Amino acid sequence: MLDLAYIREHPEEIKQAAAKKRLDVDVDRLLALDVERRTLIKEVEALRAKKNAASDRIAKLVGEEKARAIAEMREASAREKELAATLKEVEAELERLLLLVPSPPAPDVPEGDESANVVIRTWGTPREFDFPLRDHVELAELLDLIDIPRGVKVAGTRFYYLKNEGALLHWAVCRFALDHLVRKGFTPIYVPVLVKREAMVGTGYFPGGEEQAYKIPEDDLFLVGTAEVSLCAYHADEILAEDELPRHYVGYSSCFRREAGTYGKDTRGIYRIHQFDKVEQVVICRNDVEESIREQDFIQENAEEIVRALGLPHRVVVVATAEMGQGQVKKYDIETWMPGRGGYGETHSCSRFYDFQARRLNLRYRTKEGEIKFCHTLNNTAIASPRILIAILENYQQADGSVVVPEVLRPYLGGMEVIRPKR
RNA sequence: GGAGAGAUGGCUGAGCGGUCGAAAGCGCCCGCCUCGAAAGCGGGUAGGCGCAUGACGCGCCUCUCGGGUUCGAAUCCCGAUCUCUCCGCCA
Repeated sequence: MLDLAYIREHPEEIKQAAAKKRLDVDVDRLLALDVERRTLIKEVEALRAKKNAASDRIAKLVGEEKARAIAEMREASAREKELAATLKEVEAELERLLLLVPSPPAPDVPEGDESANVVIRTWGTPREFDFPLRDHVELAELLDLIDIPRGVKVAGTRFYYLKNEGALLHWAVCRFALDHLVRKGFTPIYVPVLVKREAMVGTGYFPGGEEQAYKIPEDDLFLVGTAEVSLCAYHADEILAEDELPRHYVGYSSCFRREAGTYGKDTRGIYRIHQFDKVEQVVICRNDVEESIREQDFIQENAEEIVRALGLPHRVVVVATAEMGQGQVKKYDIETWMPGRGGYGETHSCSRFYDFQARRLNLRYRTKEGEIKFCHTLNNTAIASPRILIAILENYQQADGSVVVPEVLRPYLGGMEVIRPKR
């Protein structure tokens, strides 16, 4: 959500932002409602002021005089009630529109769709294989690490079981990423994966993303698609102290995504699935553009450290405007090399929001001078598994189908160096 | 899941339908005192919205939330939510 006063003063910028992000927002309608709202507020408040004054008088009056004053106020009160009801309607529609207004992308974000993404860094060189390459599905089958057919039998399409070293590897990468960030001073948090609508709206997933979220109607709860939701909402409706910022949180959660509208896309293997685990970085910092940029660079570097430590070739892209979320100001993706795809696949996503989420969440802080401001929020993946296992299995495979365990993960697998076929 | 109790400012806790945005205490901040500190004394200490913005400011709303009664509600009525206690169940 943006500051209404800012929208009022920069309508063209907002319209352009919507165009760049390929979003449809009726800015003119919003501005008209804004005017209407303030007009109504003035009228209602004038009536209330009059009423309040009369009310004080009535308390002291007696007899005839009192009866007459009461009769007058009855009318004023009725009129006020009418206006207040209209005001409420106007505010409801204004709020509805306000929730759709996008953040303008940063000036250095390329304009356009996915094809306009800009690769800013590449690390590592994809291996040349001197034997027939297996993709992760074949490797997992050979090594008995993933059971997709039974996942489908029990839970449906895009579900799976991880087993044996597959399961261990899954927990190993998560724990490795977690440990890495805790070492860097992040506060580890295990979070709710079912949240109220407010948390989904507060982080900007609703309205608009309802069809991507699993819903529990009986309790009016939603399964989160990322721990970002639970972590950002953690301090909702709070006023933090400036000297306790920035806050660095690393959350761990299962993530659930309906993947509606992706029928036939990425159907092989465990690339696109309904349930996975993710270690997520969330930063809450001061309302300062420079600080936000620094923090984004920081959490981006953290993610790259993790992928580098795993020895996986990857590249970093700046995501173009049309591929950005409504609230995002700038987004980096890490795409990791997946030999089976013969290309890079998205494994990490790092977003800067300024105060877009904080406004929706009513997440604020008090400056040393006593001023109250909205915080800035940022988030980035640390590791998402099992998708990252695709890269690990495929990049580390050997001619006989065995897979070398990346060195940094070995301590989490009891020192295991190679995962070998079960005869 | 069943039964009961309760939700007031950062916290504790008063509050007759008008004089209550709200007593008192604690905490915190600023002064005085002191070599310094404690104690003591004095003062200050919620958020949102609208108008005005050179500054001081003025008005409206908020006593969990939503609705109702009333000229007027923290106080009365209804509903929701949450918390606590007891029972049952349970990883």
